[in-house]
Amino acid sequence: MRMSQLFGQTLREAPSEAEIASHQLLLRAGFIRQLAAGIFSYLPLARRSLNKIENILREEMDRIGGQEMTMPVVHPAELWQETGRWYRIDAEMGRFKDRNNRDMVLAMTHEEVVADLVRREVRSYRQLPRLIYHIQTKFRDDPRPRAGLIRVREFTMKDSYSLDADWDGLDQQYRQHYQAYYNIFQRCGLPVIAVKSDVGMMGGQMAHEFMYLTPAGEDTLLICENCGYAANRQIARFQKPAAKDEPALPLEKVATPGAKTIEELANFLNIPREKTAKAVFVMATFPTNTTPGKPSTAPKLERFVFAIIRGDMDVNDTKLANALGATALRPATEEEIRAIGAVPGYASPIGLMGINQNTASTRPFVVVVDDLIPSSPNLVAGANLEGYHLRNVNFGRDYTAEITADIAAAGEGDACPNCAASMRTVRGVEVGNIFKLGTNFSDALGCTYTDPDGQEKPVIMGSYGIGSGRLLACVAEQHHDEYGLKWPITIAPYQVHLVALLGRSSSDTDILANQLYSDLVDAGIEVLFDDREESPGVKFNDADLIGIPLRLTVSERALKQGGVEVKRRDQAERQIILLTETITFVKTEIAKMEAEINSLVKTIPYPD
RNA sequence: CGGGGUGUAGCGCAGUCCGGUAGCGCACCGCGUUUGGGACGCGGGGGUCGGCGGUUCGAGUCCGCCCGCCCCGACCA
Repeated sequence: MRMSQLFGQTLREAPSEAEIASHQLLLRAGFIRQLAAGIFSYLPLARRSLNKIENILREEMDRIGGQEMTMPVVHPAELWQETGRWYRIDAEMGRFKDRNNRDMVLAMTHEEVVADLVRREVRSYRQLPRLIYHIQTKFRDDPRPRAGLIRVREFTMKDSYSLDADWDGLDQQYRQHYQAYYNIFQRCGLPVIAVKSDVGMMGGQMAHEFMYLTPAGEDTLLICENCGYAANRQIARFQKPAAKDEPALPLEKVATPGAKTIEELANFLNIPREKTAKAVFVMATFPTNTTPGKPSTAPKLERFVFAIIRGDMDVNDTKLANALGATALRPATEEEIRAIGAVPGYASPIGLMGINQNTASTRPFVVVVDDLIPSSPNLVAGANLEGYHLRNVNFGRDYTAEITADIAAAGEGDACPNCAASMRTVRGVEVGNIFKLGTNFSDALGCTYTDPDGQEKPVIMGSYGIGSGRLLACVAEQHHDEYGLKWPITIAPYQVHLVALLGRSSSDTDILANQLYSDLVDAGIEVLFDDREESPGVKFNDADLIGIPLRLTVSERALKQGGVEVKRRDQAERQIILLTETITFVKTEIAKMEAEINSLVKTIPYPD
């Protein structure tokens, strides 16, 4: 490609809206342009890199038996109504009506379409297992796109779907993806770690996220450097400090004027925070019963939740929602809190409406306690009376709960659940995920097959995603310096950046550079040829900015020294090679760089 | 959705407080010089100052409403 013909140009200064390196550099180097919040055009340079990423995705998917296909971006609403997500998902789903006034959906993901295909195509266990995948555009109207290509609204994703007759088959395909994903990221030059993650609204049995660790990330992870435990904060476990065992003392009301927070309470009574019980109030939304084919129009089912955790800890919303089986949580309003007879700031599980009957079903609320509470005696809790607390509150004796579960948020310094070493928090970007869906979608959409015994059984599914644009941005984030991008050879838009410096008597170098360009192209090498009439400074700076791995310079000076100058973008050294040996040298150098990356691809043990 | 910021030429910005003919750098076009790390000279083009409404003889500037974009939080199959 001649740079004089390239669509798109470099920018000397980055638009002020870009803050992180990958966003600034991809804009400046002419890879991407923003059309609206979280919606981008990918210019030719980016398109070439994305093609390479997508081909790596294809190779690794094909290697584990994947079959590529394409599924639509526009779906009829009926399909999403069948699984209930039409109702459960709010404004994040792009919806419109077609000319016949039918409700339509912009694909956020493709489980519905896969399941619909499966129920039409799959009849017999003989048709299983299968692995299908596609690389397709999706749209999620995210409330807050950010960080350039890291979090966007319109994006392209490789998503694969495994179809199995039994759980062992699912497990096998899941493990194969686990390794294939490591291969993919390593081949793209991106270091990642796999962490267990929340299964969220997808239900299912198990999920891993592949995280690229960077301060620009938006997810928080807890990692143990001692034993390797790593988990998304949403589900991270930790060893809770055991409370001192002591005999239960009698309840005692104590005046605590103005002490509405745990901090104030602990200071006022001069006790450590772990001797207090913190009350947290949320409204939880529960799924309404949706019968397949019969869209539910029932209003959302909401219940008040009274969660209790020790004062030295915080509630983890995801853990709490999972313990409840709720689909969403929101903070309760002060009116809602008072409506169940609790006093904000002095709330207590003791003496609430209905609590003494201990008939959970008649209570207008659910009580959840963290699993550390039953073994933490003599805590200070609210008295449900403005200005008063209760000393020596004991779970079991003074109150009970419907649910006892781990609902505590892990944080920096908490003890590793496996080895008790102090854990660290790091930020990361989720670049891929793998998900054991199980039979959720099969059940909702009626995907069944007949097994060898003639029994009808649900197809067992898994889904596995990698966003190609996000991956591109993360590689840019990982591989750059103050001058620009530094693409790994495997996904660089071109392999060689040929710079022609025309000099005073331009004809010689001009002819030589053009000849070299066509020789390289004829040799099958991907070349970006800077044939523009620009000064050397401009050309070198643009080459550094665009970040193609190998730079060749044809100039009077280099010719006088005997040939062409070669420089790797990721190294400072330059050398002169004979013009006649350029093609061979370049091929060798490319092979060397490819080998460097491919040597990183190795088998990762699957953690059981 | 809450909090903060911002919107003036393709990009970066000044001008807004204190109303009076819209500027600078880069980029772009033409001519000439220059050619190993973002050259120089001369000449040139490009603006509904985010939008609508109001105040005023007069609004980029003051007032009101709305919109876009960015950051933090909430959210995130």
